[in-house]
Amino acid sequence: MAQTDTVTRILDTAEVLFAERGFAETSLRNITSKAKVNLAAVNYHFGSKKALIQAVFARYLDPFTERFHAALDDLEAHYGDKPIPLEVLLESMAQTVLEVPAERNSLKVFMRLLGLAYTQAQGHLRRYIQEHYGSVFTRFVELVRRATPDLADSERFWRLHFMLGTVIFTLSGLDALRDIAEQDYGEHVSVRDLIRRLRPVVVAGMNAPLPEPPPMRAG
Amino acid sequence: MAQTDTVTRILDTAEVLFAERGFAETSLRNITSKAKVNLAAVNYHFGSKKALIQAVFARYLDPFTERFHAALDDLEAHYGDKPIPLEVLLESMAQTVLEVPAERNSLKVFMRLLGLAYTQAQGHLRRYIQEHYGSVFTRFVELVRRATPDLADSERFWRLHFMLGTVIFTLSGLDALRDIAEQDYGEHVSVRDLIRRLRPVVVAGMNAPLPEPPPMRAG
DNA sequence: TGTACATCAGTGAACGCGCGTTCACTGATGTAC
DNA sequence: TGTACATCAGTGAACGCGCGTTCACTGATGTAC
Repeated sequence: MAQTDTVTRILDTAEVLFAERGFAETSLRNITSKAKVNLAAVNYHFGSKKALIQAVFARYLDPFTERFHAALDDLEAHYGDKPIPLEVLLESMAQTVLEVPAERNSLKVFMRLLGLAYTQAQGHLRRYIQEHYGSVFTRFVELVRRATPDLADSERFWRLHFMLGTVIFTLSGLDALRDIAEQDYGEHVSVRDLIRRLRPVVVAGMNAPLPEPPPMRAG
Repeated sequence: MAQTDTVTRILDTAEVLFAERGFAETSLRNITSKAKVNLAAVNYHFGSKKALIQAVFARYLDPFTERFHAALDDLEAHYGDKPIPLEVLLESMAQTVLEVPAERNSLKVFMRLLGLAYTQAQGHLRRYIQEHYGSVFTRFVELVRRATPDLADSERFWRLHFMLGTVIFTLSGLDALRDIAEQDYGEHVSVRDLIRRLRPVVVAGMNAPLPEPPPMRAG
């Protein structure tokens, strides 16, 4: 069995199991037995379970950041000094998210992984993602800043995270919600359907009226 | 040591540790040593770790559902046959959420737990919550239906979950986000601040324009 | 009032189990001379 | 072309560890007569 084969089998199996059950609930024995490779192969090729988790993310995030940077380059070239409209920025991000895993046929897995990265402890993972992929997020935020000049910096910060919450939460809990929706409304929704439904909600959320100011505090 | 004392110490400690690290990452030994009770006491009083997790949720959700039902009773009495406006319904829910743990001084913990319930596998917990607290959610959804007659049922379903995602995701990941916000904008936000900021975003999201219809499929 | 018994919160030690990791080893392939 | 050696993917078995749970036991309190 060639190296690439074993490494790929481990990654393919690990991402599915991690997405289904989370990191702590997936053992190396689960992974290696399903992938039909030797238990010791994970530590041989990756060094540790933590490093395997990071490698699973890198396989999605490396192409994602590359393409997203390229898409933003295109937009900046096209708009020159004018601010890129918010809708265009969001659309570009959505397209990139849809594009990347399309090759791997597992957008659902990608979204679940992003959700897990946010919600499961795994401090090492948060640090890894911040370190390797923080810059593309910073670039995106700066472009959003220019697209929404009327929002205070802190208000924009929070709204971006509100919307991130909407998207990651929805797409990462997709299976359970989809089951209910299908049962109650007889509608089968695809990820593309959901992104279509998310778009106006996210735009409206970002452009919502400003909150009323906080009540004065005595003293 | 009286029974109530031991049981309470276990619950108090467990909810904090679960909220900090998740369920799988918190062992009974972590809980009992920090609570200064005997390891076997958890199984003696609760029967199993799963039952302990459910008991932790029940201690929040029982008073929450009771108060929320009462609040909805009041609104229905006040509005009679007229639909209750969406803003009023959301405000009522927010107030109830703020009220319940106020007694326990741990809104943050409550939110983290809700987030974990959604995102960590724990099928038994999802079933337990659905079974014990599904009816108050159903009642709320029906009232939202009457407040938003222009939304198709399935569109409303999805938007409610989008907004649920926003709220739970934000409030359950609060600590990390708050650190960043404080560092970058020198602003310390309280949970009440965040709810104030969330309100217009959630309302705008629910009232967003309808999505463009899905593209026609060939064939 | 005194005694025998039942109840029950709490304890200390051990159980078997699955975990991530390690290690000595194999065997195929490539490289130097 | 042939031989000796290095490299490296992969293996099988074991390591120590922390886990949830169990069990025989203690000791305080309540109850029946």
